[in-house]
Amino acid sequence: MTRNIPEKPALKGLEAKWMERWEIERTYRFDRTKGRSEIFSIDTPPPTVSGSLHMGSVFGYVQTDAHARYRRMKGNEVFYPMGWDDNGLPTERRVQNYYGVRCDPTLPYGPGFTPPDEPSDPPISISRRNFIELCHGLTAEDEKVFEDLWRTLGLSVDWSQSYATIDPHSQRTSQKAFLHNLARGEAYSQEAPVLWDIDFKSAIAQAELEDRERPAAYYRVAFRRPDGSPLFIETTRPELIAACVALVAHPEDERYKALFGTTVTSPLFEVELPIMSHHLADPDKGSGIAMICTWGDTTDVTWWRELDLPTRALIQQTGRLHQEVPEWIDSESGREAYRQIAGLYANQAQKRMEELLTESADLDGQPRPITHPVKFYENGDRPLEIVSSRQWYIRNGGRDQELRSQFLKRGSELHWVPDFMQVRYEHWVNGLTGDWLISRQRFFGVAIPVWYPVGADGTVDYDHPILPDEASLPVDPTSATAPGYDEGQRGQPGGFVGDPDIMDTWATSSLTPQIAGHWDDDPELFSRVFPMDLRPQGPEIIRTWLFSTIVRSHYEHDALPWAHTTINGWVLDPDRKKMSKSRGNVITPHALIEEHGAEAVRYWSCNGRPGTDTAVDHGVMRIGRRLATKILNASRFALGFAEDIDASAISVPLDRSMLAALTGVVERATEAFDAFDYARALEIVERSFWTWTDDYLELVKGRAYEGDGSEGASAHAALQMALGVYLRLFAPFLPFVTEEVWSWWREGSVHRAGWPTVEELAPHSGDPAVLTETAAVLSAVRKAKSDAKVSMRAEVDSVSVSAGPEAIELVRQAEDDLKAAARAGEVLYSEGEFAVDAVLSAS
RNA sequence: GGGCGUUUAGCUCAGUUGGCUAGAGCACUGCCCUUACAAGGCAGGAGUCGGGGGUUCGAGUCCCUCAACGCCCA
Repeated sequence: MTRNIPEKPALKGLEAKWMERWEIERTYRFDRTKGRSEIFSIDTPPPTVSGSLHMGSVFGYVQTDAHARYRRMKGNEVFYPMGWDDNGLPTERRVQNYYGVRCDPTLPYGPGFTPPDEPSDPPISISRRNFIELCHGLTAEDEKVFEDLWRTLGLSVDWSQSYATIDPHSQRTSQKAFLHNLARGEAYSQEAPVLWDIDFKSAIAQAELEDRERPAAYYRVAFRRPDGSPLFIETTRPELIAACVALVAHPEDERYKALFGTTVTSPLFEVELPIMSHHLADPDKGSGIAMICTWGDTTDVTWWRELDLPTRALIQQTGRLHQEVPEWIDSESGREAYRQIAGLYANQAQKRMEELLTESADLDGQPRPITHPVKFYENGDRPLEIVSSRQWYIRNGGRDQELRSQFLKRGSELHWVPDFMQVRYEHWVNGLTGDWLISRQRFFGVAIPVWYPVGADGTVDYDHPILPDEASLPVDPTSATAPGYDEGQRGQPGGFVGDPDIMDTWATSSLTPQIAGHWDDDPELFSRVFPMDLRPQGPEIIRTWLFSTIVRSHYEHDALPWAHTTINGWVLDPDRKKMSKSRGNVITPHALIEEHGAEAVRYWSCNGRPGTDTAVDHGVMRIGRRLATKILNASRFALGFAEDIDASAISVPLDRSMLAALTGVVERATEAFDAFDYARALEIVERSFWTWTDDYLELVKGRAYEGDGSEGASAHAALQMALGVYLRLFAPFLPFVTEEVWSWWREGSVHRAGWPTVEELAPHSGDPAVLTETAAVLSAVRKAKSDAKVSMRAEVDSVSVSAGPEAIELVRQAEDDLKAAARAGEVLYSEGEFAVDAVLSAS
């Protein structure tokens, strides 16, 4: 091939040029005719498109891309699709804020609705269907922005394989898997206490919780024993006294042992309550005896369940106390007391209760302020309440020790990089306290695909759901008619109702291997890519995405979803602080790419060790850019002499020595990549490359320019062979610049060229020490010139080398090149400790 | 309160099973327009490896302990 080397090679424009060419030439298109053993499949994280683009994603995705590129060059057909996680609450919130709208499912569809240009305030109420249309529209725009970023970064994704978790295929996959779970008894619905966000009006799963320290106060309240004597409890939630079902103390607590089995009556409401014992009651907390309500916190739920107590739910899904006086309050004075707090929000009821208890003299002293952890939805603003509600669950081992140990075993079968991340998985699985709650009372998501029969008396029979035919998926039971019924029977006695809920986003994204691999509609493809080889992801979603994906795969395929998982580190700001909007220290990928170029951002990403938190570092990015420039310039030199020369021309010991060193580099870089350590591979290659340009290129320069016959040909052939290897070694990290240089003198894409091997270099390799010894002498001569403050081009009369006999023999083999590079008239040798003395010519 | 990780040069980080005088880049200092590269090159100075204790012929590396920082969970 004729070489086409630019006079002044530059980085400018390379990224845009190759981004486009790769798409046109389908460089990264997946070839599905390849067999399973040839395929390397990657279950790529589908980013949440309703969130903003952040450096954490860039960091992790580039690291994965480097590995994908390595595998592709190694000869694997890489299955590398990209998905978008767009269903669920984050999108709803974004649509609400972006347009100033809110969904009111009772409104009829407005066909001509267009959202306002500016967010409306107050929000406009729109129908569910209009709301969902807006969600689809906005996510489509967001996905475009994400795709542009990934392309700019040079991710070698096959864009023809993309999916979105809200698209019909994902919905079908999600509903089908759910129906399978249901048929096997792995999914079930149950009326139970759930953590409930009163603002979002939805149940919240354990994985979405976080604790926040909040101020509160202990109220010391008197309950009355049958003889009228007071028994004091301390509570932070006096508004729940009306929901009290028992008092509880530790079984070994001498103060209360005698009272177990007796009763008390509650203040104001005069409800008779048993005193019980349970080991979770903390003798050191408050007065050592606590009231159990349904339900003030998760411990209440445990006590309620384990002590088999009645349900006296007080707080409704709106966050307000029941309007009607509960039937368990018998006395007229008790009923009157309840009317004082009926219909109030919990915090209002608390204030009123303080007044009422003070009036009745049941409050002992002043409330004692404390701060304590309170459970919040991670995206919520008000504390969660616990309400009774019917929800769907998937069994995850949280209530079943045998199942839990199966999931722990799955975790240990998975190969973790870095390995210590496995501990986080184990802690999460061991800490589960209940099954996985998958239903959400929201709108933009995958519908729970069931209907329920309505009895002649109008009651809904939740225990016998009506299921759709799989061929009809995806279905929305709120608009589709239940099989065997007419739409007119919806909500009628003897008819049916559709389940109004949707699934949590993780209930769908836990199926990304099945979605991307087309489990549902392309079993042949699925058999070639599943179980996948690699799951790369961030550390914060081990408990959600990683775990739930293992759960679904375990149930559906009795297998791990992937063989390996790589967990990337966290990205910190330049001061090693976590980036967050509230701190105002967020650095966007676009700004960095604009400033340093995509290749430099890739270089920085690949410098972050697997699983290691890494600070945004402009200095490292500048080095990446400099490296890319260096590759262009060194390539121009290495290719500047002749057309392709056969490798058999490589005969000079220095050339063979350089190739021997390169053999070791190939070996070690390959080992590092096989261990998923892209950072180590980059370090090895980069170190070697700088030595190559600093030492070998300087030593060989004279012979390359002047050398005639076989010696010159050896230099030219060695240079191009080494360059061909370096370009391929750098290709996973710096895909643009390596592709550019490759195009100067080679056909096809460097990214489809074979990964360099020891075998291709070995026949042309000699003794690596020739180069290292000669380079050491050259370096000493440079130092002499530097000390003498003369140009590196200054002439040297003679160079005296003192060294061991073996080293002298090695340097002699490269003496002509050394003389040329050092501009030395002669080289003199003597045996002894290593020392170099250069006698500079008098100028 | 528990778990995991980190702590090595002024800064950002390597240092793989314990083994030559602890490395790199940035920054700093000095020199050099050299036909690949001056947005470059060459050379140089700089570290009690977080503190303390222990194992060992030998510890940045293994063990114990303390501390600081980060993350996850309670």
